[in-house]
Amino acid sequence: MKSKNEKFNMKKAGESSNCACFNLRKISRVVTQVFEDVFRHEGIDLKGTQYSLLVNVFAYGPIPITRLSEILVMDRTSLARNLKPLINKGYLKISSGEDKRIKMVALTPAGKKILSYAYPHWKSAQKSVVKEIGKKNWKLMFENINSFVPKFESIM
Amino acid sequence: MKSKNEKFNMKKAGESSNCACFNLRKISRVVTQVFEDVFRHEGIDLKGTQYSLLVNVFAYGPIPITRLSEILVMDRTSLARNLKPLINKGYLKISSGEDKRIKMVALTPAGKKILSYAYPHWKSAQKSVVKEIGKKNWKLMFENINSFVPKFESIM
DNA sequence: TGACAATACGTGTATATACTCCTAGTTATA
DNA sequence: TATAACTAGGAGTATATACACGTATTGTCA
Repeated sequence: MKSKNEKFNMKKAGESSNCACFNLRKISRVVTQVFEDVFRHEGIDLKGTQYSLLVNVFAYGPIPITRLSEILVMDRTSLARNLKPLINKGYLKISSGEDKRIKMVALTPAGKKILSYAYPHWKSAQKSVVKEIGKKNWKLMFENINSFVPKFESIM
Repeated sequence: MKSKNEKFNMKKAGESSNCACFNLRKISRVVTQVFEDVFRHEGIDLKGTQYSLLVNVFAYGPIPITRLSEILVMDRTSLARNLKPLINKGYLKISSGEDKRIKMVALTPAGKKILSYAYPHWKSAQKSVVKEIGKKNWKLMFENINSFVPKFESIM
């Protein structure tokens, strides 16, 4: 197996600047900032991802953590750790059922309240991002995203 | 200012499932996995984001940390911390210049070597992701991303 | 029913990311 | 030139994310 292993050069660097991983992470950073700036400015005690976590628990909860992690296409242990701050803030609660292994996540009244309060501001941030990207472009991106990621039942 | 603050409901939840922040982070997670699976499988000691960091240091280095963070559209302190593991692995080195405040980042020979070795595997991961999304779709997404994020000089 | 497999979850560790506050060095200006 | 303003960075803290490994509970089947 003659490993060519040619030298890295500017041509390969230019090609690499197209990297899907890097570019998607980059726009994620920027878009996350937009949402968090709005929340911060409005005094809403939520990060960008936390809003969506609450929305999904609203839609699916009470739901086992692992089941929710599948829906969110997120590592189980990542989700569990992401839930922590929301539990501490009193927006979510955990309960056990028959099967003592399972932890069910559910929205608290405070969680529902902050969702009601955050929603119009989320919408405003969403609108501003979609406007910037272009409504048509975002629609296509959204479709691409959700045909790429593993599919589970959707809220819609 | 009569705050309506209407109750959160399933309609608003469905609307929120369109969230640009959440969906972009979601595909970022999945795509990052694809790249890291390939690197892991090939025994390449790099995370998905680390490859792109090295590429950018190759292209721009030696470069001050803050300047690089602007190019990458990344918080200065985030970048500084992301560089740490790459410095520890010996792929990057830091040096000070005239202005003693400035830390210059540069690629080491080991850094260039791992880039040479990783490149074909990066390319393979990239190809598989682009194929899955669709070449045309990715091209459009890439354009959308880079017209959305703040612009700086590009490698290309 | 007892052993083993499968399931659900937690913890330790590591990287990725950003904000706030602090320090040191450099530049501008009174 | 003394001092104020600015610039580059670091450290503390917090969330986001995933992997490897370990524990407890439940299910299965000989």
